[in-house]
Amino acid sequence: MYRKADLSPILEELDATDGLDGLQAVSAGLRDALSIDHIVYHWVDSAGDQYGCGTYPEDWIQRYIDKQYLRVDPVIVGCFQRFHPVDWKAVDWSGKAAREFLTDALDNGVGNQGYSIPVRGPSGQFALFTANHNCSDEEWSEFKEIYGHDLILIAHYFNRKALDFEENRAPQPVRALSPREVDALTFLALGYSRAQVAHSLSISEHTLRVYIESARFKLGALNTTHAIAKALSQGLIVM
Amino acid sequence: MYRKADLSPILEELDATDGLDGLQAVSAGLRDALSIDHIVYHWVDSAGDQYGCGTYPEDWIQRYIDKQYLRVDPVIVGCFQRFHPVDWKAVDWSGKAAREFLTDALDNGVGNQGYSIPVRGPSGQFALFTANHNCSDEEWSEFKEIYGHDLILIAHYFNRKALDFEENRAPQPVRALSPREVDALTFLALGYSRAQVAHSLSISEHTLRVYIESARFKLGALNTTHAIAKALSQGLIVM
DNA sequence: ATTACCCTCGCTATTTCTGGGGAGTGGAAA
DNA sequence: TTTCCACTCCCCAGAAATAGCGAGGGTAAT
Repeated sequence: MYRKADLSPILEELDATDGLDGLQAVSAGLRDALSIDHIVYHWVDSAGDQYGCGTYPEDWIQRYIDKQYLRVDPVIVGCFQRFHPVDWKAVDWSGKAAREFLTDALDNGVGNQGYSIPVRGPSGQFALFTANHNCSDEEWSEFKEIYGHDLILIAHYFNRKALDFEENRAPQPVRALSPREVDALTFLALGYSRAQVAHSLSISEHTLRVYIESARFKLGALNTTHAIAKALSQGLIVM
Repeated sequence: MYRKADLSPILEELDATDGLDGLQAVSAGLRDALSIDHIVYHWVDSAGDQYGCGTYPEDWIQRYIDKQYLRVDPVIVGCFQRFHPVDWKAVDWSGKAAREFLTDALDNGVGNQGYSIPVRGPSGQFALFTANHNCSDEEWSEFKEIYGHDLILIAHYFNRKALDFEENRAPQPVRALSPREVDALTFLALGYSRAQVAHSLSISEHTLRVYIESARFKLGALNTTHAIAKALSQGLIVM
């Protein structure tokens, strides 16, 4: 039924492109090459800002943002817990909000079938590359069978380009945490009290406090919990 | 100079395999197919436990663990901040510990050239798929040119298999957080004080405390900071 | 209809954290 | 050589979080 399209020109275009506008153009080309309804790349950074590119109707994108669907969308929620590609049929659509979201999406030009490839970035970014189409389950299986590998590769390219863009957009002025600061925050993240951390690091609690404060300052955090949350979501510490 | 090998049997084998032992076997097959020295898959979970598979000598693996090279290895450190493939030449080898590590690695059968593809998992896992070889820069560039795409795809398969293994190994008994608990932890992670969070959620501070406590309990956390760190690194809340 | 979980509110005492000071050493970079 | 930064130690007062108790209404599933 399907015949596999040659995607190498798309890959080359993707290689040569730059910025979100370029990715937008590639999305459209890819959609046409694959003969499906939509290709969407959606990106959420650690600050909760989202942007992306793709072929969804403007109306729907605006609606998605306005209604804060990010917090509802079961594809986002589901993918956030995984790291392999997810078919939309496989995510949890139970729950009132999710079903309402689905209805709204279908009413706004989104196809009923979807295949999303998630990626997590080093600073808490989260991106989703999605192929979307309106068709039967059988057709969709066939599509995935044929293009599954290519989609993974293309998603990878999108991520790379988007990250380059992100790095240019917001060059991180974060000064790295010192080793002791990392130690301190790490132990705190593990649930130790200041007294326990100080003991574990064999330093006085006062000294420990200096580290915590300086880490808080460097991270621009309002309090210790905030500092740890920031450090964690930016990959500066690991639990 | 190189001629591209047909990797489809490897992909099929990879598809059919199961568990770490299977991946180990595939690694060896892949190494042979690619005519390079080593293929290694290395996995670190949120608890800091590491395991993996590949063709590195046993001695070196043991040494890596014993000497806690995980915290020193510039490839790990570098990849942790990125999300696209990284050539070993591109990571930061300045610093005494890093140089000593390199010397030790080369002495233990590790090739001088490497290409590593990082992936972050939903629960703070971090995995690295690495191709390693001993050759000149020119040869290595050629290798990457030819097999770069395939490596990305294969890395993806490894990740998928490893995650399946991980999920079987440690089935998550976590009960989901309730919406209010998510709200509470999210605001706390953003640095708000309890009073501010209570006000933002339009509930009394006492009620808020109940949420925090029950979230703490569900997450098996020692204190609020711990709960937030766990929730964040398990992807239960987003900043 | 019972069970279970979610949401909401209350009190008190104790422990812990935060913010404001100041001071000295050593190492690495400019 | 100077300058910056990481690392270490100290005091105190006020603010915030924690532990322990208890209570009632709503909704959804069994």
